[in-house]
This record gives sequence, structure tokens and C-alpha cells, in this order.
Amino acid sequence: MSRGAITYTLGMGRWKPGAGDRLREAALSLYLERGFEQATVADIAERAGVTARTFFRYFADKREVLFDDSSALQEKSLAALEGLPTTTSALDAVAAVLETVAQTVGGDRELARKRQAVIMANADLRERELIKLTSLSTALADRLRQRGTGDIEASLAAETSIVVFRVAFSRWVTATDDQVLQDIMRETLDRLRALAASG
Amino acid sequence: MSRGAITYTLGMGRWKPGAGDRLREAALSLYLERGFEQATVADIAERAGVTARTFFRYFADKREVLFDDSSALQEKSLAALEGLPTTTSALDAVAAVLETVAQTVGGDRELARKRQAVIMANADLRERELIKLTSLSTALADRLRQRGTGDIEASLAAETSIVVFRVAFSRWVTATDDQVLQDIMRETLDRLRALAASG
DNA sequence: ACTGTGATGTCACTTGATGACATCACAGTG
DNA sequence: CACTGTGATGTCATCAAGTGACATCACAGT
Repeated sequence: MSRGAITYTLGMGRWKPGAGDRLREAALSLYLERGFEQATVADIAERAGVTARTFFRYFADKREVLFDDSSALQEKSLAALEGLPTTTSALDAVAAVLETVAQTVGGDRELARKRQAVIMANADLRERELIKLTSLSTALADRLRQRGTGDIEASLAAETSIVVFRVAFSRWVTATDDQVLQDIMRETLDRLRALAASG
Repeated sequence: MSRGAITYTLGMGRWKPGAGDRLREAALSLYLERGFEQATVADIAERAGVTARTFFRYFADKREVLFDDSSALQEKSLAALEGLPTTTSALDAVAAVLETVAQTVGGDRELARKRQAVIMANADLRERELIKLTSLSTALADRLRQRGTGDIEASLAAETSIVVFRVAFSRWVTATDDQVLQDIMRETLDRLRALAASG
């Protein structure tokens, strides 16, 4: 919503519009250049042409600037469940969600690599990423329960989707060839199935 | 190591010994009474009879005071892999680890409930818990690879163990009857197997 | 008696984060 | 056209989390 095309066209407020986007870009570049801890919020704000106070009006904290698009991803993921027939198994539902997620996230691999490099280099950022995924998992499990999936199965299926996503995404970002995220997701899920079946 | 029996017996330093343990207790009780954010490090230190500076000599940050025993858990978990025959499948290895974890963590359910209540009430603490489990997962995956498990299978199996742990632990803490953690773990793992097989 | 050491205290400082209030270009409205 | 309300921003003050540097002092070993 707040992210899409700019709504006003000319003669906007006293300040340049798109402060949120400028802050996002400034933050990512500074985190890349100096590392997360070495970049102060004041630095980021300055590069974006605003005050530190304004930074905190857009983002709850210094980490969130890298993650605030996760709510959009969550919405898309949940929407992917809507169309499915009620007969779909929990794991197939998960597969459908992963398909959507891959489509959403799998576009710009270079950007993904930059983001991932920054996140992996800092423990606080890894923490934040994990809780975002867990939040997604919780929401997913809720929906699955609404669809009639058993309590525990819903939790397990949802958490499993996160596992597959994490492993597949890591493979995708690391990969040297140009394999597409979707395929890696599918293959990873298959491998998990095989693992559970054989064990 | 630093946690076991006190090594000195009488006439120890200028200050009362066991500052670390006192800080742990003070923190847990204060987090319970006021909530994590409302309890300052100065408060905790005061209750433990030391200075805030000393708190940070024992614990890297305000959250870590609830989690610094996780390294011991990790060691035990990895040790559980040592005895296993090389023919053991990745998932069976995971089962063995979960057995050990359940034994270690499943002792005092009242304490577990208190800890869990504090952690669940605060997002920062949930983050920290997640990264501790992920760290355990990473270490586990490494060991599995050393045992000859394939790269991806190792990651999947290790992450799966975390999933089972989380779901099972939550059930155990919530449960009204006195089911033992081990049994819940086993059952949860079985359900995950079934889920993957059927899907 | 002398000295080194480890655990702690004290102090100063940076940074993240938040509340309260001021400012001012712009949009409407009469 | 003047008047007013509003939203986004700036300014200022303040608190709490961490961290580095240095001081202190009971104890252990020599």
C-alpha cells in the first residue's frame, strides 16, 4: 500500500516525498558499506535527508527497515490458501503457499543477495528475520485450522513450510547457476517428504 | 561449567559468590512481576546486590540472562549423536537428539511454564529463543553432514527437529494432564512423519 | 611483608528509542 | 482572498541499553 506508485504527482508538501523509500535505500546501502552496527540511525536519516526522529516514525526500530515488506508477503501467502479446494491436504496447501512465496520473492536475485548478505552478517538481523517467518507460520497454521486441519497437523505443516522456505532460499541465493527459486522450493519439499517417509 | 557446584567453600572474595545465579533469579522474577520491558537492568542488578556493569559482565545483554544455559543444551544434544551407529538414518538421529533434549528440559514443568510465560509475552525474547534454536539446528546439521548425511537432508532433518521440539514443547507446557515431554515429542515426530507421507 | 590477580565498582560516553511540542506548506472552505 | 485545519516533519529533552577505561581491594601465593 504505502509502497506502490507515488500517489501525488506535483507540488507535494514541504519536503521531498517518498521518505520511507529513501530511508529503506539509505539503510540498505549503509548496512552494506559499514555493517549494521556501524551504521547509526542518524547516518541513515542524514543520507535520506531527514531526521533520526523521522526514521522512527516510519520504522519501529533500526532492524525493521529491512523487513517491513514482510506483511505484504504474509498477505499474499494467506491469499494463496483461499482458492484451494477444501479437499487439499495440509502439505499440498503448504506447497501452494510456497509457490506463491517463491513467485513474490524470487524475482530479483541480486537484491536478495544483498539483503541476505547484510542479514547474515548480523545476529540481531537474523533474529528479526526468524521471528518474521515464525509470525508467518503462525498465521498460516491458523488458516489451516480454519480449513479443518487438525491442531497439531496445522502447526507442523506451517512450520514445515518455513523450513522448506529457509533451506530453499538459502540454496537459491548461494547458487551459481540461474536455477529459479520455484524449482528449488519444489525439489526441497520433495526431499523433505522423502526424508520423512524413509526415516 | 560455570553453573555447577560452587568451587570455593569458605571465605571467598570480597563479595558474595554466585553473582551469576543471583542475577538469573533476580531477572526471572522481575520479568515475571513487571514484564521484560518494565524491568531495567539496574533493577535486576540491585536485586542481585551488584551493579548494572556487573550484569553485563555476566550476560551479553538483557535477554541473554534467560538463555545462557542453551549452550549446555546444545552440547548435550550433539553428544547424543556420538553413540549412534553410522547406519542410523538422519531422522532416527534426530529422534535420538529429541529424546535427550526432552530429558534435559522436561524436568521442571513449573519452571518451564514461568520461563515460557515471560518469553512469550515479549517479542524480543521470542526472537532470542528462535535464534538459539536455529543455532542448535545449524550445529546439528553440521554433525549430520560429518556423519555422511547429504547436505540438504542434513539441513532439513536438523530444522525438522526444531519444529518438532517447538510444537511438542508448547503442547507440554500447555497441557493440563501430567504427560511427560518425551512422549509428546515422540508422538509429534510420528505425526510429522505421517503428515509428510500422506500429503 | 610483598605482589599479582580477579571480581567488582565508578565514571563517562555513545546510541537506540520515545514523548511533547513547534513549525509550516498545502488543501479546503467561506 | 484570508482563514483554518492537517499531516509530515523538525527540535528538544529524556531514559535505558551497552561499552571502554580505570580504580579498588580481599585474597592467594611467594
